Amino acid sequence: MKEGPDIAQVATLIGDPARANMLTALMSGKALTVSELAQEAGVTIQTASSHLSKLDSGGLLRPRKQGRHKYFSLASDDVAHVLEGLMGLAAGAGHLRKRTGPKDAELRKARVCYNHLAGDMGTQMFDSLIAQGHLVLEGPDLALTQSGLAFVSDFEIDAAALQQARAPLCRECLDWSARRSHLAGSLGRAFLTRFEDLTWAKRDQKTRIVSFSDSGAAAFHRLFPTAST
Amino acid sequence: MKEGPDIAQVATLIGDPARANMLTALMSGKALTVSELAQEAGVTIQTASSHLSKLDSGGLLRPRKQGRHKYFSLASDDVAHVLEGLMGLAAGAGHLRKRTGPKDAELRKARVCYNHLAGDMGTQMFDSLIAQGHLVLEGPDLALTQSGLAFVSDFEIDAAALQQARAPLCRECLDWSARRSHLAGSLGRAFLTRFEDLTWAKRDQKTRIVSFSDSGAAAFHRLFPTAST
DNA sequence: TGGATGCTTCGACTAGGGTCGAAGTATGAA
DNA sequence: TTCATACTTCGACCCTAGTCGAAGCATCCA
Repeated sequence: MKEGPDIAQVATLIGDPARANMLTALMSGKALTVSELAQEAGVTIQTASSHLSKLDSGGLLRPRKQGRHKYFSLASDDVAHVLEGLMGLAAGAGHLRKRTGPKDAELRKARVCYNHLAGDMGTQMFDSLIAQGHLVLEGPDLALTQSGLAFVSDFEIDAAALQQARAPLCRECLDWSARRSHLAGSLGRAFLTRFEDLTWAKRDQKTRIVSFSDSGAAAFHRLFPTAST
Repeated sequence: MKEGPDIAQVATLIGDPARANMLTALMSGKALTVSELAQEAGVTIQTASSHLSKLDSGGLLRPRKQGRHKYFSLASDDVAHVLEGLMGLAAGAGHLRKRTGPKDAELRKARVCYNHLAGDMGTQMFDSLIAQGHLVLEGPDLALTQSGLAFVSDFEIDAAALQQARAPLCRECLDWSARRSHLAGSLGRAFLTRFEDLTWAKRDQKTRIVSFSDSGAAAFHRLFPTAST
């Protein structure tokens, strides 16, 4: 009767408000401790501990012990991907947000999606890389072209080193706000880190908003021009 | 505190076993009645009715009344996309299926994913279309090239008519089994329909398995060759 | 009009799971 | 060793939400 894997179990895990808050908090890409996640979710530490062990055994999280602290992060990009998808459904359908605060616009413009850049600026970067021929869809995956490799190393990102790692270099990730792809994977991560190093942008840990400075935004648009710009 | 849309509500909807079964059943792409979905989920009609109204108001379903029947189908490709993603998480992580029957292999080979072809053969078709230059990643979306247009009309699919419709023509969809993209969107749908018309393949409504005949599979591989084949 | 079918609504029952207090374990610092 | 911090486990409470029987609409057929 049942075919395919059991959706319900995973969905139930995400379905609890406290757990959903924790997962959303982890979308920032930062690893957080039990206490921090408890506060994020608005529950006591005991409750949080129980939730986290469930999420962990459900395979959604990756725990790491460091001294007497226990850090949790999302298990993989796939998890982040599904969470973004759920956000898209929640945003689009039904109860489409009661509170449309000023934060919302900023979130749509640029935010962190599990360590890489999402939002309008994320999709712009992605589009521009494709348009410039630095990135191509090669079979199932995204691949960096020769020119892309040069482009990236010009930007002082060591793509060769990234390629050594087992994690995929390039990956697509679908925005819930823009409904378009942006760049994920280790390269996507490297770009965001580089933006921060160059002080083009900095991220707010609490809200996932990435705010670009004026000069940073200008440099960004120079680097990733679009047809319309 | 909370940023972005509310994941938990949507996830809770999917999280109930009965509802998850219904949604999984609808992944076949067929519209089903309340009674059929009740049977699929293993609950009474009253219970099913209650579940379906929740799924509906959650924006996951699209209801249509026809006489005294009420048909439900998934609201959009996005919903199917998220469901596939959840299947991927459920398959990969934690309790990775107790029952690995013979059906499983067939499901991985070729199955219906909300009206289009998924599984190994789905990704093969996608890869081949890309490799032959019929399909390209154009900015955020997939686009059919000139040669692709010719290819498609050779196959007696009226792409022009499909393009008139508001639904996107080409779209990517990520397999939970192969973890690779396959073709969704109205074109993906048209392909599968055409395979059925040509009696290359037929789909089992209960299990989502798509079974190709020997000659059908041969024709398929002729039409969508791969580098390895 | 009467009866059958398909679905919805109402009400009551029940179980599963989220919640926190209190006690227990592990790690680090003095 | 002793105390403090970070987390886990246990136990009990409570409440939401899934479940079905019974009754109520709506639609179709004869």
